[in-house]
Amino acid sequence: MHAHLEPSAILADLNEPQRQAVTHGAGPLLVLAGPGSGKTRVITRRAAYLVGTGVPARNILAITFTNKAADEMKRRIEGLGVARGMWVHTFHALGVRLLREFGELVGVLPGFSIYDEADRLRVVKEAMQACGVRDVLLRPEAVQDEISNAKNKLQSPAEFAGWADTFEQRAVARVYEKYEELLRERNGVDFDDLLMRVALLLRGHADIVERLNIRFQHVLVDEYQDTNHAQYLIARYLSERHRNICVTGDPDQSIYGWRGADIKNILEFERDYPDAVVVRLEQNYRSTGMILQAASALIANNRRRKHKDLWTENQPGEPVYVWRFSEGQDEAEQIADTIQRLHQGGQAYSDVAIFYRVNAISRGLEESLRIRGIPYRIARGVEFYNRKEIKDTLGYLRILINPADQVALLRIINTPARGIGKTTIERLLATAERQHRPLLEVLRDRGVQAEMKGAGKKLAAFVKLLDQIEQAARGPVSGAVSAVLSLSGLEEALTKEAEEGGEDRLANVQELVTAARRYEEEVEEPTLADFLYRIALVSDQDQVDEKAGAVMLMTLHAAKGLEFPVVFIVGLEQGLLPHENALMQSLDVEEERRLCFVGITRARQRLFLTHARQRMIRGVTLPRAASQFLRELDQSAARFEDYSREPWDFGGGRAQAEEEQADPDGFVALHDHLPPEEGQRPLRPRAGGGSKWNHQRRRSSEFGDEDDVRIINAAGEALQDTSVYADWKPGTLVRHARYGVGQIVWIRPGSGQTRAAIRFARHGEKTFILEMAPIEKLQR
DNA sequence: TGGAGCGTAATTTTT
DNA sequence: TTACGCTCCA
Repeated sequence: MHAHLEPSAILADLNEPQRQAVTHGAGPLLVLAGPGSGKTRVITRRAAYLVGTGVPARNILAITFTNKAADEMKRRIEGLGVARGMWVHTFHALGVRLLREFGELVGVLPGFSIYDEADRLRVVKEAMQACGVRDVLLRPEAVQDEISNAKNKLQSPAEFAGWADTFEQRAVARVYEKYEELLRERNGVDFDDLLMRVALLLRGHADIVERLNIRFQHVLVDEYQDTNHAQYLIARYLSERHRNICVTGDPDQSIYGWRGADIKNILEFERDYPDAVVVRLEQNYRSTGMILQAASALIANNRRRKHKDLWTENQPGEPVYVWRFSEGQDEAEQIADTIQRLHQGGQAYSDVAIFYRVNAISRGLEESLRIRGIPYRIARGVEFYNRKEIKDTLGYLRILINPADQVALLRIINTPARGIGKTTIERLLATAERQHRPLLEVLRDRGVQAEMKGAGKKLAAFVKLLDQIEQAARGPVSGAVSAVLSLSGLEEALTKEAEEGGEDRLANVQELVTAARRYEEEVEEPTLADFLYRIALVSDQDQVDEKAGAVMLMTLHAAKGLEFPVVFIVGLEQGLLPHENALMQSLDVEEERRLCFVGITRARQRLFLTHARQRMIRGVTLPRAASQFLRELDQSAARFEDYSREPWDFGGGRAQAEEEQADPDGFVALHDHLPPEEGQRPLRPRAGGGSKWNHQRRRSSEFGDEDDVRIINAAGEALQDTSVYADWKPGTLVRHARYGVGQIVWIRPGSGQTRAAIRFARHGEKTFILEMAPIEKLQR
């Protein structure tokens, strides 16, 4: 039936499976796309192809996870000559759109505010307080996680309460109920609501599902491996009738399980849709043979996956470099040196990326890069919108759209300082609570103002200010932002601050005005509400700008979907990657492995995996073992090089040669010889260079690597006898203020810092510094 | 009322 | 290390 289609640009240069996916007609389609296999190309071509076969663009819905991916897809589809009008959204943006249309059916009123992570935590704390749940008992963050998980599963507070069997869970259930009540009062939704409410809407309203099914004849979902239950349901409902659902993804790149993403969704797609056509994209166009080989070998260690045979016609290229260092600083220095050398050899800075598991690692790297004058950028876009001054400004705007938004109101009521203090605010809150009226209404109440004497005058002035802003904000969005800045006094306060030589936070808020202008130009019908929604949905990943002319630093999570000619992954150490929290449950190690796999497969030509034998994190230096993932790589695709100094001969330990031979990880100790770099100077050896650390004697308590542990323990036992922890031994029962009763797994004394690992029934094993942690020994 | 300074506590990834 | 919350002081 597509005979009239010319083999146009749409089908040009596609390989066979790609072609098959693009030209698939009606019915469910699963595209299992390995890294670098041209997945985005397939999706965009498929969308264009569908339009070519007569499907109106506006009847196609494409769903992505990040705004960046959505924008990219739009751009490319338009580049293929397809008219605008296709629905290309993130799940969350789609949620906003549908809730603005149908939200009232699920208790979301027009003008609703989106509560971000920080806002929502405030509300959780408030709910905990209202329920009398003390935050020393249950961390607000943990409660928030539980609520989030419940929402992902569409569990209402009542349903959650039904499940709860422990004391803590019942407490969470109460908080959850209160939390929902507070959000409802304020007409606020959190990120999870954007999905959950839509899923509930679709579940409860067959007529709406029907309407939307007519609207969306084809549904395409990208990164399907990252969908959670709510997203799964949304995709399902939206394609219920026509069953034209095309999902693309890769189980091996599922890295958001901790946030509720369910890898089962993609693994069991064929069970959900028995007639699904499955296409595997296994040819990799991105990486060298060696890199791909290492990645394949690593991921083969996972059980929960769908087998794929990744292959490439690319050159084998250089081996994957695995570098070992004595400590984190060395690692950072050598990486910076290497980047500098690569740059001198003609490699653009923007060709290089450094990935790490946790943000905390970036500091040392930044330092080393800065010293050398190497430009770098950190992918942390949310940061901008999370700045205090930005959130303050947005607070004023949020109130305009949603007068019930109490979080925003409390934020701005005394920012900048206008003499409305804690006591006044507390009285207002009490009144609002007692009379069941919105805070803003109470604030506007002349009677209330009169009661408050001096403070009341200030309240009246504040109310007047809000009215003025409202007047001024009737015009264009950027005008509204400027009006807030000038009228509220924020501008004045920030100017003063800037003049006094502080951080230039004025520039940041001015940037917000620029962002508003840009928004006005981009969108056909700009509105303040829509502008705020967009800002609320900005994420880290959206801010990754590969063309910035700078080395990119980012977490492994943020790296998904990107590619770079040169990639460094740092901190490949047990406890860091895989992360220690994941090591507690063996299933999570698979996700850590996938995370590593994602990082590795971002590299096109050169890949460096590094680890240090000890690393300082949060001011504490700890010994670190090499990551198990380094052992799981295809060893023939890797080259192990040891740059660490004086390999562990302290106190007349083993000879160096012995150490080399005994090295279980197969590292080559580097003394004078260095890794080959085509046409370039070899690396400078750090070892013989009289580095500043060479002569520094480390305290033995900082070590703990295998054999060294014995030495420390011997020293430790002597120390232990006299310490308060003398009778704390493995097996001893203790109580932690938060985690409850646990049992000591191991205990290791040090100078003023006794470390111990304690296993808890419900929280797994955790390591503490006993002197610092709220831990007591159980009597008897 | 507001700010500074202190002590304390804990530490992942973020649409 | 750092961030937050609390108290105390101006």
